[in-house]
Parts: sequence; structure tokens; C-alpha cells
Amino acid sequence: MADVARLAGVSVASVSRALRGEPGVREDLRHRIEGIARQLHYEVDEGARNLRIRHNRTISVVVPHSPAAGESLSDPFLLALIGSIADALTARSYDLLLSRIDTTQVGRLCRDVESRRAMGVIVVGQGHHHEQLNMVADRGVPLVVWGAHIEGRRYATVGSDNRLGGRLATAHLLDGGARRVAFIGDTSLPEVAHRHAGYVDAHHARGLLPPMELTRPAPFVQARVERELASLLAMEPGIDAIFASSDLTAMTVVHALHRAGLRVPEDLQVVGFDDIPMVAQMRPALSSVAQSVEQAGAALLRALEAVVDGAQAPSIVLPTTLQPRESTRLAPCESARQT
Amino acid sequence: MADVARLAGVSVASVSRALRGEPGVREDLRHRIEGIARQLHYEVDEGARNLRIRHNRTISVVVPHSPAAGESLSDPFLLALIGSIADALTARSYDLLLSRIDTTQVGRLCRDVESRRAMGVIVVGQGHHHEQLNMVADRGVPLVVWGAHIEGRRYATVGSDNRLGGRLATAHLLDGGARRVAFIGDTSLPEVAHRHAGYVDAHHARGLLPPMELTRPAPFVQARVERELASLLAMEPGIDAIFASSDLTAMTVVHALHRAGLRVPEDLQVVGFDDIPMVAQMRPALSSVAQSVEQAGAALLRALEAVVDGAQAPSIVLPTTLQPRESTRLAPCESARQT
DNA sequence: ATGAAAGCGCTAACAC
DNA sequence: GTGTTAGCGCTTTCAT
Repeated sequence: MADVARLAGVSVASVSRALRGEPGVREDLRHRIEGIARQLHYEVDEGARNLRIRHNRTISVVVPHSPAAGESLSDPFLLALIGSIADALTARSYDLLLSRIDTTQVGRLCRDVESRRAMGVIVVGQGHHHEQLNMVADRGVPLVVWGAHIEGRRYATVGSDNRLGGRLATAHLLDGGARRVAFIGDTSLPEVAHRHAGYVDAHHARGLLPPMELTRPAPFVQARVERELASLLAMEPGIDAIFASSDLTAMTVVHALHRAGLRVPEDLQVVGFDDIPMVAQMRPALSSVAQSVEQAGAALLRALEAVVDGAQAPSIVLPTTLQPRESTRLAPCESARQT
Repeated sequence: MADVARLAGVSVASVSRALRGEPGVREDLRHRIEGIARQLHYEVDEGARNLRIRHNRTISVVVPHSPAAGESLSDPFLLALIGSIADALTARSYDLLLSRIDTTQVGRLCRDVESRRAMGVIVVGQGHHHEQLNMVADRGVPLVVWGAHIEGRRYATVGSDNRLGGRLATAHLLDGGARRVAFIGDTSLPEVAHRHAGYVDAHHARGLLPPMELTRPAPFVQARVERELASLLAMEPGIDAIFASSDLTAMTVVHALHRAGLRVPEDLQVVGFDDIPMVAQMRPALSSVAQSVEQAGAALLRALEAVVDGAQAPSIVLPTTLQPRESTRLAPCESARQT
């Protein structure tokens, strides 16, 4: 900046004013300064600027690192979500500091904010770390989590209407003629628990008793899903539909059913969750519950800004919709009336 | 930091020294200071620190924004690559500033570095922006690109051995009995061009003339792939195998072939590229060329560090390997001898 | 409308 | 071993 000032024959104060578009600067001077800056490829030092104004526009986005499961980094939904966040931040000229850390480490979650690198944190997926997240929020770190609204949470959340999604999926299966619908998914995860609650809802709404023995708590890992499915098929021959709590799980399920010589949807219907683009390419094309990814980034940012402004842990729920395809029996038009 | 100093009854200089593990500090004092810092949840202000030491450990990772194609944000390979980079940076205690911008805008690509927010840039995918990338490098911005080594490039690259991959895939198809192998992919992209070169190589190595009329320049967009495939099948009935330049394209191809009543691999063999985890779940399971994602992040970082240290645009090529599955005819064991 | 000077939170000489 | 002080590059009073 000193260089620009010297070349323009003015003080750094004027350069600062000119470059930031402050009013009290003569237009011709401003143009001269801008020209010189451009020529030098000069950009204002963000660190120095932030230090002076005691403020920054960087947001820390944390993708939980799950050493146990291979769940995380092959899921296209996660990429779509991160992309949505990146776009929302870019649109509002925030910077995005990405980190992949173990969410149990409260200290590391807070570090970016406490070292003033970032003004707030977005965590993509709450997993089992409810209590740790509460601790982060208690420490005064502006925090918003993509996930489910949990009783007693002190952090902001943005997430899909998982319960509605679960209800839509299950209703679709039942109305397609299924009587014994299995649920595969790790219900110890809050989001999955809500999907399961919707599954129960749909049964009740039809005067049916949800068959709890058909709920299998398989984590996202492929091998586990296959094992649970095998045991399910062996023990419960009457089963005629499967609601998988993610598309990745559903894909594994369809593949395994095929190897077992069972046809989808003739022998068993299958519905997934997330509606990743790929499921339309499966054979059969997979019915799935779509989340509103495009809205997610903007909603997360809105919630975070509210928290920064002192709001008390707001919570936003985004709509889910059913996308009927070939893996379920009810025709797309018929399923329109579902709830 | 002043707070910590006051509570410890020492000067800020001592706190700074203690917290950074400098030698000349009495052990008991250091412990006292560390205790107080922890208690206050104090973290050193990174911005102020970087300003003072005139240096930082942040790397800008740019995911090209392609307004045209929907190519980008559903590709699991991209997420795996970003994850690999994030892990490599974390392991070496770098921060990752993620942005999703139009790579044609040279100025924005340079901004993070020129505003001293980051010390270098990693671009994930070179697309058609060879010239712009050269301009960035010429501006003195430390730059490394995930992509192909191009004649006349002045920026560092890290990428897969796409030519080898193309050769492996094509050889596998030919040795599985195919005689008219089609290539679907946008050969104007350097990486895809290399895959195509490998396709040509494999033909030559067997004394065959590569059937250039069977090369279709379809971009990653699904609709385009389907159209090209339809025209291909209509015009060239003799076609008996397809090498798709990405797994996503291959999935679309398999789906379209099925709707056209053609069987894979009996009527046509299909092989993809990237080996995303999902292709093993397809019906039939898709043969594919695997890239070394796990190595990618570390290699990119190594190259970037070399550039920062003044190296002249190094270039790293990572191995590719064929993963034979059900969509091709040659048994996995037989295919071991391929080259 | 422009400049001089103080200070954001930190580190690194230099003194003691 | 510890404190004092200058200054990183910027913004912002306060003068002029």
C-alpha cells in the first residue's frame, strides 16, 4: 500500500480511502490510485485489515472426521452440501475455511474462532457429538450444525424435515401394497432417528402396528448393511419392502437383494434417502426422499448470522419431497396424494 | 494475550515465548502460563501473528465453478480428492481456504495470495483454462493444478497417469474380445485427451487401427451422453465395447444401453474411469480405472511446497490401475497380464 | 479533500 | 530468564 501511495504521490490514508470506496476522495485521484493498484496487482492485506478493524468475514466449515466409518468421503450428498455452503458464502463474500477434524475435540472446534481466524463455525453433520457441540456453543463460539433439532440443544441447527421424509417414504411403500416394511439405518444418529419416527408415523396413520423387529441399526458401512440384510431376510421371510436411511445404503441393499435372487420392486420394494443424482441411473432407478440441498447453504449462513447477532440458537427445517421411481410399486402420479 | 500476561504477572513477551515453546523460559513459569491460557480459552491471534512474522500456513483450494455443466458437484471423485487434500494439509498443519470460482477469472484466482490470505493455490481440475493458469503462474502466485501435464505449461501439475489408464482399459476390452471399441468423453479436456491417447496406444500395440469414427466428444452432462450414445448405436451397429472417460458417464451409458435392450457385458462391454466406490454396487458391477486419490493430496502439497521454495513447475504423475468387474468380459485373473 | 499519527495483537531484537 | 520497545500493514480519528 505504501508503494501505491508513493507512486500516486499521496499518503497511505488516501489510498486506503480510495480503495475502499469511501466518499471524501476526489474522483480523478481515486481513478489514478485504482489504476496503479491494478497495475501492481496490489490487494489489501486482509490480515492487517482484519487486525485493525477487529473483525473478519471468514467462516470455519467442519466436516467431521470419522476414523471408524468410511461413511464420509464417498457420499455425493456431502459434496453437494459443501458446494451449497461454498456458494452461499461466496455470494455474500465470506471466506470458507475448511477443516476435517474429529468433532469430539471441542478445543479444535473452537480454535478457528478463538484464534480469530473465523467468526463462526458450521458443522456438517452432528453425528453422536451432541454434548460436545453444546460445550462449543457454551464457550460462546457462534455455531450452527447441519442436523436434527435435539431436545436440550444449545446450538443452532439447520436440517431437513427428516420425519416428514420418513413418513413420505414409508407411506409410499405401504400404499404400494407393502405390509412388512423393514428399516435399515443407525437410529442412534438423531437424523436417522427422525426418519424412523416418520416410519412409525406412517404405520400409525394407517392403523398399522410398526413392525419393530424389522428395524435394523446398520451404520453406513457397506459390509454391515449386507450382514444386517442377510439376517433380516433369513429371519423374516415375510418382509416385502425396505426403507434405507440413505441412498448409499439403499444401493447396497438393492445390490445384495439382486445377488440373493430377489427382484425389486416385484419381490421387495426399496426406497432410499438423499436423492443423489446417481440413483436415477441405477437398475432399477431408485425411489428416494430428496432434501433441499440448494437451500441448505443459505439457511446455514442465515442461522449463523443470527447467532452472531445474538440470537438464541435458532433452528431451521427444510422441506423434503418424495421422488418415486422404479424401485417402488406405486406409480409417480398416484403417489402425489401421499402424506 | 495481555490478559494472560497480567494474570501470570509477567510481560506479554514471556507469554509469547512460553506459548510458542521457545527455549529460554523457566519450566514452572511456562506451565503457569499454559494453565492460565487454557483456562481463559485463549488462542494466539493468527492474523496478528501472521502479520508480524510476514508469513502464513494457509493454502487456497479452488474448485472450478462450471456454470455450464452440472459436472462438478455430484462427482464423488471430486469429494474424495478434496478430502485427500484436506487430510494432507491437516497432517502438516496447514489451513485450507476453499473457494468455488470461475477459473477464467485470473484476478480472483490470485487474490487469496496477493492479499496474503494464503501462501499458494491448489486448483482441482484444469478444465480448459490452461492459458489462464499460465498467467496466474506468471504473476508469481505459487500454483499447482490437479490435471494433466500440458506442453508449454508454466504451472506445476499433479495428476494421474491418464494415458496408462486409457491403455489398460482399452487393452482389457480388446483382450476380452472386443473389436469395435467406442470412446465417450470430451477429448478437448487435457486429461480426457490423455485417456484417449492410451485408447489409441492399446489399439496400435495389437496391430489394430483405432476406429476414430467411434470417438464421441460428449461432456459430462448426462443428456449429452445419452444423445451421443444413441447416435453411436444407430450409426455403428458393429460396436461391441465402450470406454467411458468417467464413471458417471459409464453409469449413464449402462443405464441407456439397458433401456435400449442391450446386455452388458454380453452385447457390449463397458469400462469407466475413477473407480468411485459406488460402481461396485451397480448392476452389473462396473469395471473401472482407479486413480490414487489417497496419494493425491500429499503429492499436491509436496509440489506446492516445491514451488514456494522456488522450484520450476514440477510435475508429478500418480499410478492408475484397472479394476475388472462384471461389465467387461475378461476374468479378473486373466486381466492381470494386461499393459 | 488530504495528511500525520496512533494503535489493532503479536514477535523479535535488544537491553538488563 | 525476563522486560522494553519497535514495527508488521492497515484503518481511523484528528488536524489542517
